[in-house]
Amino acid sequence: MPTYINNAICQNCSKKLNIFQFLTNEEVDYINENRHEVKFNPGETIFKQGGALTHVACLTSGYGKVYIEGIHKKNLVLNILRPTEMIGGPGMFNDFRHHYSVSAIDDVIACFIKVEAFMEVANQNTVFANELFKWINQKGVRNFEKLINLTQKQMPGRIADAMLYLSNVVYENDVFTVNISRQDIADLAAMSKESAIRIIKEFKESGLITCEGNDFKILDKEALQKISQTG
Amino acid sequence: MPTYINNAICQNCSKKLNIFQFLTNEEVDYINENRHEVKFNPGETIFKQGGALTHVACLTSGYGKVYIEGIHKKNLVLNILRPTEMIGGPGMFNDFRHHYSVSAIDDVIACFIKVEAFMEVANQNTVFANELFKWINQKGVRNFEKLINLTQKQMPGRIADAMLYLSNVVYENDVFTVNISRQDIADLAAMSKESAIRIIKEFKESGLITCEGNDFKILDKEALQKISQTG
DNA sequence: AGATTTACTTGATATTTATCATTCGATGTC
DNA sequence: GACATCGAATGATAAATATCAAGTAAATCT
Repeated sequence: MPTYINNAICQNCSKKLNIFQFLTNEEVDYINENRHEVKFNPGETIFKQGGALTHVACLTSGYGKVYIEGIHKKNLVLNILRPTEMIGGPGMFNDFRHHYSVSAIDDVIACFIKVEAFMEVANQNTVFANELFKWINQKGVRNFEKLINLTQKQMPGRIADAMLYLSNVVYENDVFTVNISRQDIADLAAMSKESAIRIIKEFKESGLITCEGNDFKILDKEALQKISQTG
Repeated sequence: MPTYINNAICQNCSKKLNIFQFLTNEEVDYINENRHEVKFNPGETIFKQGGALTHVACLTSGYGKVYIEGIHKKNLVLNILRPTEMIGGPGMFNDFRHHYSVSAIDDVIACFIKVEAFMEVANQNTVFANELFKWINQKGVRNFEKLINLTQKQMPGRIADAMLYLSNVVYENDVFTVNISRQDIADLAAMSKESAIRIIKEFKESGLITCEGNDFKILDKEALQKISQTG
């Protein structure tokens, strides 16, 4: 089975990824020349924390999991990726190593761009550079929020955040079927798997959500938002 | 008493702040024209979370406290600033608002640079832009570490981190007198003031540190590092 | 179909951490 | 000197959370 394919062109892709819309045609061509696609099976590692950052990647198909490998084999899930999202990381322009791991949740096709080409374009196109600054800083704001959410909220608030994140951002629907495990949800909310299951059960019993296996339904989003804000 | 002074020139300052060493003389002059200094009294607010990000600042004298104002009036201290450190924040190139507050710990002189001028220089000087990318991403890596340290370590590990941070980074000495309160140390380690005091007491009784009021001394750095790593 | 693995769930328990109330000690004020 | 104030420290208690152990259900393999 071939894992190396190349059936897409950047001109199509650039319409989806908003950061690339600021490139000239020549620059898009240049990116296209320094790019390749790879297919991943579920569970396979796309980026490995500590490894060399040689490429930036975009998910063109499937879901990915971005997580920090922490202490005592515990992971912290930073976010769940969907098409068409870019994966960069704070190693770029810096130590050129990955500071988180990314793995495929289901069948994934990812498009890899050589980091040298990416940076070259950023250096010659000011508008693109500014959008890149913006993108990086938006991630920074998210991480500040994550820092507060995970250190100052207790478990119900953190699970409410996870439910709202999955519903609003990842699956974009009040009814969704997760393709991640309970452990992943726990790692997203920085708690033990058992605690996550228990809080989900509480939410179910309070009529905030329904949950049968991997099928979730948000019944009372306002209440969840209130729990999220209260902590 | 005048709070507005202007007795320094960027040419001197730029030698200290490594990110500015990549500017041309003309660019340093341009920054100098778009810059002013302000004196702050202890406790005064330098940047206010939520406020407009109109300037980037550099501490030229005194200590500052960078903190996120979180939930239920709880703060999370991100770091303690010393001269000569720059304060930017993820609002730049983004929504141009401050995402943390900064206050003066003791008498502070801060140098403010108009953010438009700062960005203009970043847009015309690629080397400077790349250093700025690097600086922002280094902050990003720190925040990842903070995320792991605060969510996966328990209190002794977090206090060990705080002690090592104060000793190695802030006061750069194994013997140091803090100018921050116990509440600040607690906010640095994301726990209650009482818990922070208790762990410090334990460290004292175990012979890892001495602590009389605000005077600290690191006695066994290796043991602290071990506690920090173990969590 | 039976066996085996794996993820999920639940209950009991122990540990970690926060909260509340109080005291202590230093500092400053009248 | 008496008195208020503020940060620090301590003890008692309650709440939050993790761990451990066991059981269930679903999926996979032979």
